[in-house]
Parts: sequence; structure tokens; C-alpha cells
Amino acid sequence: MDERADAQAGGVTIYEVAQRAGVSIATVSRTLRGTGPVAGATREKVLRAVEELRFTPSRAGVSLAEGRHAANGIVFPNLSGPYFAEVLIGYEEVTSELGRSVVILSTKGREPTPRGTDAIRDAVRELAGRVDGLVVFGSTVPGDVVEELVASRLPLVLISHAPMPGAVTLRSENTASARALAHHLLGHGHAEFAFLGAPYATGDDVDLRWQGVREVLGDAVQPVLTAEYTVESGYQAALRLLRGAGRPRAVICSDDEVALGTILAAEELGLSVPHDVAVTGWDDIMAARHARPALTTVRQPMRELGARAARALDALIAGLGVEDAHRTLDTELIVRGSCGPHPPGGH
Amino acid sequence: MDERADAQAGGVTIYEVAQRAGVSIATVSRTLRGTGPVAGATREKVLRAVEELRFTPSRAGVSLAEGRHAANGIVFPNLSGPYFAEVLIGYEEVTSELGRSVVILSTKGREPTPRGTDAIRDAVRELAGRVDGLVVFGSTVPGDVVEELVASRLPLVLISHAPMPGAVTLRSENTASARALAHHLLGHGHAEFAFLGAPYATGDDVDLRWQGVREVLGDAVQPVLTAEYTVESGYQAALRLLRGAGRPRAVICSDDEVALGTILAAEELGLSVPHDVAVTGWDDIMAARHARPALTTVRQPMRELGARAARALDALIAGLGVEDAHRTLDTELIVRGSCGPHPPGGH
DNA sequence: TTGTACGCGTTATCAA
DNA sequence: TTGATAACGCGTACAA
Repeated sequence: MDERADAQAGGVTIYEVAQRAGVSIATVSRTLRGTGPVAGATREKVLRAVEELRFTPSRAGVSLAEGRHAANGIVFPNLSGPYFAEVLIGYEEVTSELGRSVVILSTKGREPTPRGTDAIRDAVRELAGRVDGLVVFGSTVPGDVVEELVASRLPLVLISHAPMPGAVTLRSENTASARALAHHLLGHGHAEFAFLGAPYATGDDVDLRWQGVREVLGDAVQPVLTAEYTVESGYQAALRLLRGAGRPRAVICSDDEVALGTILAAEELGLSVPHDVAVTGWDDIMAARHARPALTTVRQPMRELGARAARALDALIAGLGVEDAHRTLDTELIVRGSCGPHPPGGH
Repeated sequence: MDERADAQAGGVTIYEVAQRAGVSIATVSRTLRGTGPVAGATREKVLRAVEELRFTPSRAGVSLAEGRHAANGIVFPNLSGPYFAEVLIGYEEVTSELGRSVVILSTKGREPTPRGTDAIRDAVRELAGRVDGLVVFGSTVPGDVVEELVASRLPLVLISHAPMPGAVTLRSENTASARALAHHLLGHGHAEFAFLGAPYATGDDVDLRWQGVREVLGDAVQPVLTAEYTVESGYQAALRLLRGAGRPRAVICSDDEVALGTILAAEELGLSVPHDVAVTGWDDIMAARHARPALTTVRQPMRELGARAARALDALIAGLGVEDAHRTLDTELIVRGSCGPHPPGGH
């Protein structure tokens, strides 16, 4: 036979294997899946035919018959910074360990138009149709799309989203850490603060951080927006913020990337960090440790977030209950040099 | 009717829609896909039924009938650093623009055991079965698995892999850039060099860089291995390398992360970069610009690599020829402070 | 313009 | 221990 024909993209079917082995397709299926009894000799024949024909069951056929996809999805806004990548690492690792494929969807660039065809909605629907369950990051998807997902009864885990009936939610702690950070900064003697971060939506991570900071600092802290949560945006916004007289003594950034941008801006303006202005971040990404000065930040367990989401989703898919449907993971204040001088050996 | 029944995960089928609209499933299909004529009134009825039942065609059913998955895969070693994430960004963006889903597979952690069941092979086969085409990074997958993929006639694009019949290959230029970098370092007057990077395989990116460097520097450069291409590995290896007397005057790193680790190590050893030791990287990741000193490096177009791979793969899937089956993208030497002092205003 | 009926590749039930 | 055969959900010739 023509070798190419065997390996054709269209694929060898179970019928060809059955014919070659001189058995029925039921026997082939049983042999391969280990379901039901198969005589030793028969088994050998089948396996040989499978090997010779390089047979791989058609995924679509299996999915249709089994009524499941053996794939899980994840929706995130983008993959530009380390944060979402880290969560994705944890998610992919656990999901593939569980024998399921990972289908990704980035909402970046798909504008949620107020009217008309919603590209995000369409993309999410498409994704939902090819997976057994979905992980969705908080504000990546319009509220009504989330409602729709919940209503569809598709197993759903929401990361960094307010607790919500019909879905498991999972997030890192924000408010208490923000309070702790604010107190630490007060301990340095700083008095005028800015909270620098992109426009945040009610209840999202950055909003909760802002609330915590605000609780402690009151009117001593002013919110300042950035275009995005990126180094560049942080840099641009910080340039404006730090220029001029009303300059804050400490800039509490929504995340590490904005903070790195702020440090760049300070440097460009000839300001010393932390001497002239203190800067803090959030997340504890790799670059936070390498920045000069090293960044004081709040570490959140990014990979664990992804790993736990994967496990919770698997439990949902299996129809098991999830022990804690709305879980918050602990964070840790990491004090480094960017918030001010600390006594050597000091804690 | 029970609302939950409508939205059941099992799913509404085209038959239910047809029944509700009082038409045949063929008409429903035609209406939704825009294939074939449908009377205006009929169309309305169908769309209403679709809306009311929240019908979404079963992906498995569609795939089986169409004989395609409308999904593309990508295999990478890991997502820890910015490099693969950036390539993935470009890939995802273009692929989803083309109306296809993206299925990812990280080979990290799946050991390619010399004998016995090969986890990578299995995972790749599984992935290959659920996509219409695949992008695979060079050394992520054993050679015989690549051969198998080629033999299977699955549309295949290899990134950072030697040109190979039966697959499209795509990579950034390495050797010439490495030569240029080496010449630049010679221009600084440096004389003793180390090339610091993980064990590389023949023909992979880092190997080509090493070859270019070696061509120019000859015996003046010594290769030194790291455990991985990470900051931590670079740090550890550089600590050993820079301690003691035989210390090189310049460390050419395989990539930016190893270079960042090297800078950390130098700092820890009380060495000034670039005064005591020059350091260079490769890739031009975000952190390269923010390092102190800023990192001299070779920029490669990471997102474009992913975007082009996506487009080439799409062409293969469509059965079109790819204009340039083995393409090499240009890189750019980015000179910053880490390789030595440059005259202000100098190029 | 619409409907019938077959095919896509599996799994799994039920007889034999 | 094995083999027919009915789903699974959809697309689409072909006939009407």
C-alpha cells in the first residue's frame, strides 16, 4: 500500500484497523480502551494493525460519542506581563496532568462594543463550545457574558472575581495586604501618597487594593490613573505625577509593572528612589527583585492561583462539590529597598 | 418549560431548534451558516428559536461533519520567561483573527525517557489529534516525534529548527548577529570572554549564537554551561565563573535572563558592570531595558515570530504554498550600558 | 425554497 | 469472547 495513504491527514479510521485485524470495530475499541474482555491473540492482532496503520482515534469522533471534550479553556486579557503567564503556567501544568488539553483565549484587542456584534461574547461562546469547563479572569469578560456562562451550567471558575452563585471564585487577598502595606509606609514617616494604577472596576483586584490603602491613609492618598497596567503606562503617568511641586512622597502602584515604570520616570526626573520618592508594587514578579532599588511589593501566589483553579474546575466537571467555593489565597508583604531605608538586619 | 433544561450542559441540539421553529434541521443549518437560500420569514422563525433555546452547535458534531477542528496547536517548552510568552502572544492574536482556537502544550516536566512510554510523544499525539495544524518550537520535542508529525502530513511549522523537508521552518537570525556582537565587544578592547548558556543542542538558536561568537573570538572565548535559561541559573553559574582569578573580561550570555542573573552575581561579588566585567544578553526582553546597567543585547522579533508562524500555518492548512518555506527573521544589535562605556551621543 | 437521508468516526449496548 | 448496530450532533448532496 502507498505509505502516504496510511498517514493521510484525514486519518485512518477504526474500520480500517478492524478490517486489517480481521475483527469488528467493537473489538478494536475495546482493545484500545481496555473496556470489556479481549482474547490475548485477538488483542495482539489488533495492536499490530494499530501500529502498522498508525491509528489514532479521531478526536471529534471520540468527543461526540463520549459527550465530552477532554479539554478545558482559560480566558485572560493578555499575556504581556508575567502575571497572567504565571497563572497560566500553573493552570496548564495541572490541567494537562489531569489528562486534558488547554485551550486559550486572549480578549486583548476584541473590543466590547456597546451595541452590535460583541467579539468577546462570540469568542467566549466558541470557546465554551469546545471545552468541558472554563476559567475566566475577572474583568476580561462583560458581566452579561459571565451570566450567560453561569446560566449555561458550564463548569466555571472565576479568578479575581467577586463571589457569585453558580460559579467557583478564586482570588488572592487584597484589602488586608493593602492596609499592611499602607501601615508600613506610614512607618517610614511618609505623609503624602498617590495610588497609581489603571482605571479599575468595582470589586476587581486593584479596586480592593485601593480600598485597603484608602482605609488607612484616608485623604492623604490620591488616586491617579494609568492607561494600562504596563511599564510604559506607569512610566508616562509617573512622569506627569512626579513633575512639579505637588509631588507625593510615596507612590503605591497597582502592580509591579506600573511600579517599574514609576522608578524609570523618577530616575529620568533626577529623583532618587526611595530618598526623594518611595515606590511600591504588587505581585512580586521576577523583575521586582532585579529592579534598582529592589521593589517593595505584595507577593501573590500566581502559579498556585492557576493550579487551584484547574483543580477546582476538574472537581466541578467531575460533578464533585468544591470544598471552598469562594476562596481567597494569602499574600505576603515583601519589603525591599524601594519604600525607604531599613536598618540592616531589620525585619 | 424548565429553564435549566434549555441551558443544560449536554446542550440543545439542532433538532430541538428545528422542531421549535417548525422546519427541518437542514434549514436551521443553512440559516445559521448562511449557506443556501432561506426565505425571510423562515429565517426569522429559526433565529427566534435559536435565541430562545440559546442554541450553539456542538463543536464535536461540527468538527466531525466538516472534517476539521478550527483549532491550531502550539508546543513550547515552558512559559516562565518572556520569550515564549511573547511568541505566543503573536501566535494567538493572528490565529484567533483567522477564526481558529489555540490549544497549547507545554513540554516542561514531561521527561523524554529513553525507553518506555514517552510522555511528550503521547501529549503531542493527543494534541495533533485535535487541531488542524501545529507549531512546534525547536528542541521541545524529540526528533523522531517531529519525524512522525511530518510523516502524518499534519500542517507543521517549526520555530527555531533547522530547515527540514515536509515542514515550514521559521527562526530569527543568530550567527551573523553573534558575530556583530562579538566584534562590538572587541571594539571595547575586551580580550577574554565567556559564553554563558545552558547546554545547547546542535543547530538550536543558542548553538548558532555560540558558533558566531566563536568564529570571531576563537580561543579567546570559553563556553560555560548553565542549568537552564533562567535568571537563577545564570546567577548561580556566574557566581562560580566570576569568582577567582581566571575571570573573563566579558560574559556573552545566551539570552537576557541568564544575563540578568549574571549582573546579579557580579553585583553580589562586588564587581562593577561594565567596569570590571561586561555582560550581554539576547532577545531584548522588557527587563533588559530596566536592568542597571541596561543590557546590551540582540533584539529578535518575538511576536512577529509567532504571528508569522500562525500565518504560515494557515496557508499550509488552506493547502496554499508558503512563499518562503524556511525563513529567517532579522535581528538588531541593541547597544546599551552593560557592555562598556560609549561616548555620549555616539551611535 | 425546503426536507430527507446519508456520512463523519467513535463508544457502548445488547445479542449471539 | 465477539459482532451488529444504535446513538452522538451536525453538514450537505439530492430530491422535491
